[in-house]
Amino acid sequence: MPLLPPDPYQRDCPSRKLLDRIGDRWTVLVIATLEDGPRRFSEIRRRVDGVSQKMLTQTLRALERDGLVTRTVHAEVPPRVEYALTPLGRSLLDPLGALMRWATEHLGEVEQAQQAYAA
Amino acid sequence: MPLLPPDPYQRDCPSRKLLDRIGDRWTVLVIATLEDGPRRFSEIRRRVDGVSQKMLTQTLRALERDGLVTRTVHAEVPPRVEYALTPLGRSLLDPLGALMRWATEHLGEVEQAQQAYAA
DNA sequence: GTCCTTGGTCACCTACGGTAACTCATGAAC
DNA sequence: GTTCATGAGTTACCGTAGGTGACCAAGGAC
Repeated sequence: MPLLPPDPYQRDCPSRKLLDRIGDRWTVLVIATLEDGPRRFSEIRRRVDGVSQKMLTQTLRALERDGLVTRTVHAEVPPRVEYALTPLGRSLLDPLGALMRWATEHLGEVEQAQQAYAA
Repeated sequence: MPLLPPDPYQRDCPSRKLLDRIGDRWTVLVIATLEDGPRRFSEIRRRVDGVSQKMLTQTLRALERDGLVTRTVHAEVPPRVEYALTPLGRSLLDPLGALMRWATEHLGEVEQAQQAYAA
């Protein structure tokens, strides 16, 4: 039981760091990609257009470290590595899905606002 | 009517950019701060611990440009500037709130996973 | 022997974000 | 009448996060 409740507004609160990480540009898309089941490294890379190997590796390592994703190496050549969501990772799908849905649904309004602002 | 549906997985899709922006570290906290009504610049700055003037200005400008926030300057000295959510901005509160709630609720599990990973 | 594959690391370099100083206009203090 | 304080910024500088491209290992195909 923490003395203080987690408060994302505070700079050094762990919940702030966690929020930063799940709000991360690549994290959102990677987790969404794993929604329908395990995926290989290169599958994720192809799906998430524009992510570099470096950042994908880094993102997946961080997700693994945080217990959101499992990493399974199959001892073959060429190597095959599969990533899958843990139950904890799955629990993020709803909030992240809502965010992605908001983005696609309100895209038009935002673009209108941008044009209005430019004038 | 767009020829293709917005697809955040594609690098150059506007929905991707929008998703990047609303997933932004400061954007999330700033919008949440405005939940209960208009706030002055320095109020937001105090509430969102750790944000620099530069980034707060930048974030608020972007939110204004995207039609999520209104900016009202009162012609006084010293100046008073108030920021408030637009209806479009309000519609983001639910998804973002869900995200922040997830972060605070699952913080413990993530920390456990991190300790397990370290070993 | 050469080449292709997959997942990943390493060196380099640009661009984003933080820090701190300065601005602008006014009213109050002395 | 000269200093100071105030709120909302802007600007110069600087370190680091993130992108780019080369390279690596191990085996199979040719």
